[in-house]
Amino acid sequence: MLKTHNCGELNSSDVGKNVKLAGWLQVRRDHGGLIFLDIRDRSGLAQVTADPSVGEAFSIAEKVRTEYVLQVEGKVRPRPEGTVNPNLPSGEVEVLARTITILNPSKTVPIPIDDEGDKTDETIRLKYRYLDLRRPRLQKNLMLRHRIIKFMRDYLDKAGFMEIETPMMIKSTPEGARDYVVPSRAQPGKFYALPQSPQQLKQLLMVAGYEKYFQIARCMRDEDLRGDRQPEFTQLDIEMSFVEREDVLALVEGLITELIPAVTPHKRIISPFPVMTYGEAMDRFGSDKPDFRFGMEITDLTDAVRGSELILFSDAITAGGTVKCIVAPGCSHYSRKDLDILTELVRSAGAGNLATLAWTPEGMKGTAAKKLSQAELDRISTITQAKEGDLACIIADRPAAVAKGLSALRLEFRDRLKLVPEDLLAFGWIVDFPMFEWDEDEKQWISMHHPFTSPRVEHLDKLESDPGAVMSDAYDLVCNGFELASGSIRIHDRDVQAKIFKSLGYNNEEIQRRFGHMLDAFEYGAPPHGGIAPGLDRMIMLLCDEPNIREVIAFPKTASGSDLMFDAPAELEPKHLRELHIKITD
RNA sequence: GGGGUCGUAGUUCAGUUGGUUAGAACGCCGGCCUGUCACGCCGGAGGUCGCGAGUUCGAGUCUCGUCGGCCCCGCCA
Repeated sequence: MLKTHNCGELNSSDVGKNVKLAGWLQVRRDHGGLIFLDIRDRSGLAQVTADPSVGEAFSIAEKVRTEYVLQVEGKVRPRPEGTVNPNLPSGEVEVLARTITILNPSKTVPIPIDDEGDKTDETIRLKYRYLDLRRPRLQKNLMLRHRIIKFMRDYLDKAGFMEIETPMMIKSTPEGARDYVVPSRAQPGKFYALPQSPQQLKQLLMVAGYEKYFQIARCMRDEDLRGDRQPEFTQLDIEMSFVEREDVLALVEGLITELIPAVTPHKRIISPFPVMTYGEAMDRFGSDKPDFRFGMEITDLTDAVRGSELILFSDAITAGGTVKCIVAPGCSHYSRKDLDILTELVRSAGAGNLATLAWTPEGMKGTAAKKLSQAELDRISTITQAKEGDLACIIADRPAAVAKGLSALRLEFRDRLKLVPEDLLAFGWIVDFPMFEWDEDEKQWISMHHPFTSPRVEHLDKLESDPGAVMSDAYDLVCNGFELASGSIRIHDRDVQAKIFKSLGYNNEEIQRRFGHMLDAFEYGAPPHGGIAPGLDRMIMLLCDEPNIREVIAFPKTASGSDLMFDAPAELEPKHLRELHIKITD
């Protein structure tokens, strides 16, 4: 080894030892007759002192520059009285250099890497990701990521699970996200698809009798990206045989409840995790992934304003819509400009106009105040429990649009009013999802979760008569407004599975061609089974207090799916394309 | 696919109603300095104002297009 000690771990117990350090030059402080070098490795910093009276180290120390890779050999000594640096774990000691070897010089780095990186344009950070990753923030994030995944592997191993790898090159499935595809050279005109998740494979492992499976699984989906969505991402993929919903929830809840204190002891969780139905979540929070860290719940004003002279409300109700609101405490003073921003937010969420009511010392103000009767205003005050200083934001529209708009407003007020404690992780379960949702474009029912999700047995008879009323055995884990995991009890009965495919609009021929392998497998003793798949990037993002998942992924892609370091995706050589039997047409 | 926003020195930014040689801080380079740790002091270099058209006597500034980053809607079984 070129080093005997880690920089950040040097301390007074090493005084007197001859040590070799190797690392990067973080900063050089040249006092003319004395030079200090801060040497950094993965463990942290150590101060090296070059004195002209000691060896030939000094002449090298005059030449070295930031980010040079150096090897330093010398003796550890306590720092002189009054020069101890209490901000540095190794701050009580320094290494008096006898020799300094330049292992590799460095050009001046294009971005500062001795800060958090939050001031630097992300384009350049991603182009020079190997430098960006040198900063302690990202090293800390990736280290925590490692510990989290290590904990999960150990926990599941102890619980009797086995990790099994599944192929990356499989077959395109018609439903769900767009697939990334890989052309076959050996079979012209045919393509593999990269897995959106190992869903079918893990179910087939249950048929194969493995009972408890997990995998740290990479998933690929060719859809547009967000701060919490990358084209490839990592799931803790889990599947179990002979389980019911509560067994899966208990496993994941136990895992997380032990994980958090082990890896991020400064974080608080609420135990046990609250369980809420999809319907209740939509009613109270307007979202299927509510942020449970604060209240500001939605109240229903539909009955209170039925037949109102305010046509914005009465028209919406007549058209089958609802009138609902949230109350923002202490926001009655909001200016026209503030309200314009909120209105625009609601509009971009796809809801109709925002109406407001403000409880001010001078009485009721706001866009809805004039046209509402005193009786209506009284009823609204009672229902919402609003008091002086409060601002009610009211939306009248189709139920889905109202939910969308109020949910967006609720999160906006969360951030504006700083309503959430930073150390709280508010996990919760959302259960009892509808089996299907209506696709207006395709004019057909589509799976809300995925087509292998089991309907609730008591709803089986409504599959054909009333698909919209069928509930599924699906469940989501949410935390702080993010969907962190999604899972379900699966179908293991061939005939039920075939019925679901039919409900989704497939004919027998299509079912056999696309899903024949699943139906066949279910005919050979498929056990009852279910599973779940927590999204690791999002979970790690929350545990690292990062605002997006790019900060917890070593080499992430941009919102347009580019890798700015590799400059991927890129064109292929014509020869390469010919081999793959591919012609570019536009 | 749609909307918003940003792009000026290596980095972060300023740049007035369109008008002289486009500035600052940090970083970088050189000099001085034996206890600094955001070392200090003195000096210096460094610019395709993302790119391309257009308007104008004159464009960093205005218009159009285009490329790229970020955020949001759609999308993400």
